[in-house]
Amino acid sequence: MRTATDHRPEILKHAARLFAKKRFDEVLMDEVAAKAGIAKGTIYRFYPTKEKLYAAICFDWMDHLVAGMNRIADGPGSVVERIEKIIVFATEHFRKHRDYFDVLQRQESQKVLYQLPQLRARRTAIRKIYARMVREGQKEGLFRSVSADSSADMLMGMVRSLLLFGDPERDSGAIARDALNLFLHGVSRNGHDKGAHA
Amino acid sequence: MRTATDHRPEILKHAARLFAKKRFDEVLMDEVAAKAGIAKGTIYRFYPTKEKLYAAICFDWMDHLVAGMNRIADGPGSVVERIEKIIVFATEHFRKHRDYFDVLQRQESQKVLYQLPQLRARRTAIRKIYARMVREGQKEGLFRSVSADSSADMLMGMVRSLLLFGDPERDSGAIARDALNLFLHGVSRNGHDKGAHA
Amino acid sequence: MRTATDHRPEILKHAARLFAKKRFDEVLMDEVAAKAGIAKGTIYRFYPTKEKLYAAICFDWMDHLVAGMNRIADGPGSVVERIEKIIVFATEHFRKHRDYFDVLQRQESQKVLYQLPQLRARRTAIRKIYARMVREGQKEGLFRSVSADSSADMLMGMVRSLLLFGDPERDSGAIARDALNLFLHGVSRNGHDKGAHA
Amino acid sequence: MRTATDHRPEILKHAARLFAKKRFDEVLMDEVAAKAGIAKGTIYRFYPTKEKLYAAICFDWMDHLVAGMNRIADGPGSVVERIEKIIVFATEHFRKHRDYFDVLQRQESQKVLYQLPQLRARRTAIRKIYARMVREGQKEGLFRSVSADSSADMLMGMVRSLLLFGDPERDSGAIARDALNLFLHGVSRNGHDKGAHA
DNA sequence: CATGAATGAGGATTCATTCAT
DNA sequence: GATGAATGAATCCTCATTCAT
Repeated sequence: MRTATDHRPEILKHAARLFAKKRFDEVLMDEVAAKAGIAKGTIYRFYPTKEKLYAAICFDWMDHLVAGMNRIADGPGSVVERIEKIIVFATEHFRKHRDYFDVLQRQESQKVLYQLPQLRARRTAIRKIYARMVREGQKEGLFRSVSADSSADMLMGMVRSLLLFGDPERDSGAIARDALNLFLHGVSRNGHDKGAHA
Repeated sequence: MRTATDHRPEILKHAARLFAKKRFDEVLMDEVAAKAGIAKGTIYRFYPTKEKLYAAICFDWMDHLVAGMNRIADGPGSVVERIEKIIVFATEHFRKHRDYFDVLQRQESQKVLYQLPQLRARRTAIRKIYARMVREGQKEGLFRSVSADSSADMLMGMVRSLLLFGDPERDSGAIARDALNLFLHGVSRNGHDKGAHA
Repeated sequence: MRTATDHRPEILKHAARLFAKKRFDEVLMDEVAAKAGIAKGTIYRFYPTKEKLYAAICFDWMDHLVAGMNRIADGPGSVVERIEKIIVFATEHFRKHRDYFDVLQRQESQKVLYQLPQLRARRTAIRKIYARMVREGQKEGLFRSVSADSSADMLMGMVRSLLLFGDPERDSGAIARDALNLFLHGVSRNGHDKGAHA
Repeated sequence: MRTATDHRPEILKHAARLFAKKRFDEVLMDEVAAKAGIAKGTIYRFYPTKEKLYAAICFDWMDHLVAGMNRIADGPGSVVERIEKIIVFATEHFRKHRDYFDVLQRQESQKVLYQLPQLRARRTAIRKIYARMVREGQKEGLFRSVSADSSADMLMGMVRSLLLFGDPERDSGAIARDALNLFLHGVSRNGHDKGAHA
């Protein structure tokens, strides 16, 4: 008997690459198999349907991201330092597995996706990490008393934009600094005495 | 002879609603026709392929958004006021045509979409408007000298996050104020003397 | 719009011909379509699955048979005459739609066929007709008091054998006479005084 | 080296059970292997294809049946007694290996089965035995001069019906008596003076 | 010999698109 | 112009068969 190999990593990697470039229906299982260098049937040993394979791509990536972010959040360093590290980590994770990210993007606004709950759970986990950082900062008196959740969302949005639309060659440290700079201080030249509508 | 009715609006509306909820391949032309209350063949009079129909949904919405934003950017009011108005407008546009937005989302990370250039052009147009506002603010000495493009991207990302993940019942004015507040002043309690890595 | 044609007859006819010759899995929907002179998709307008198409073949034939037999059973003539007419009818029906019969045969011993109840119902209907004839004959004092159901089954079995294994060129009247002759009088030269175990 | 076990009996038994319940294409070699408690590959050592396995099921059973019937036909006892014994034997054989019978049934009306000749040969052998009994009876002056082949066919058909549709709990002796009773004397109350159409 | 992982040909079904009415 | 019946290319998935261990 041939010894059982876990083909999941190859499958996932190549499938992600394909799903990142094309629509779900444009990606053929034949293609995935060919790219992964295995027979079509073998894919089905690990992912019983194309949909399940697609979902696996989404979740794997987020699980890694969440795990890495949590590790940093729980680690040493000041709040600001940890936020920065998290952004650096997210940037590198994003760049290393850009394909997975792209696949995910498409899912985010799918309203009736069956896996929506799982997806949402992971997104919420990410938000929680950011929000927790904000609350720590507030407790330490470093941050203003703004909504932690909203700020967390906005920080995520900022980082996302930089990653998606910013210079792809830019160093992850620089990206983190930019995001952090805006997140901490805003663009306004003067202090907080002047609110948006003051 | 029957009058040649322009069925595009109905088609677009119902197609958007469907494409917002489901994957491209899950949306059937039969369905679109049924929802729009016309025969399948009629859709093909206006949109020669499913892909073209899909593209039309994407572009229509962005064209409106860009036009509206430009109108405000060129209009009266201080820089900050105009930024705020733009966010309010984007929020309302987003909410009024949420379906279109959702359809677009999925496109954003599609690498080999045929319409990618057109899409990118529109995205760039939006960024330009935000970036122009930042530059005006800098010229007026209100904003710090940060990268206008990056800031623009980040502002867009912030707003996007609030819209997607924030309270959907929240007033558009409040949303704009939140975004603007963070964008202008950041979360840091103290001034700019303490940069991320200062 | 093309006017809707009921393609069922052609489909059924050609499908029966194919299913009669080959195993279920050997018959291709492509083939059925080709033989019926229509596109594959058109078959699916009328029969949503291959299984349903197969089932339709089975039922149609039996329904006709049962209806015809019932008509004769309810018609004029002596019991014996009506039994004979029924056999003639069955013979002719069998020969005219031999393909359908062959398809059915294969079903009869399928234990977990989903349509088993429907099939059984039809078989029971046929048995009932024969059994009713036997009972009429008994009431008239023509037949011995044997089990009507068993006799009915046996008569059916006799006819089936003649049709399947007898001379296919033989006149239906002759076949009916043969069956009837054995059914009525048996092969024994002497009377009933000598039972199997007397 | 492992001893070369002859796995044929288990394979055949379990395959028959499965083929009796389901269509050829519904029975999976995986299933057969699982039920037989061996690896899939092992089946292929004994039956090079699924079709061959299927054919083996058919033939084995018939060979046994024919052998048993022949033994009885050549044995002691009066013609009628031997016919009765044959029916008893067939009944018991049928009941003991019902699965094999069911598999066969489906084959009988398959027109282009590759193994058709072998199948037909076995069927013919059975008919010959019955026909020989009839001829013996005629020679002894016990039976009327009816067609031996037809009568044989009809007797087979009668028995088949009783087995398939009669009470499955019924004693094989009782079944044989019923069949024989009808076969010998028919259902008619009076003698042979009154033909079907006399 | 036995195993069961891997293979990949094969086919049912779907659905965008066409076009007769 | 509008319709929806008909088309048939396209693709997911299955499962008999092979063969490395």
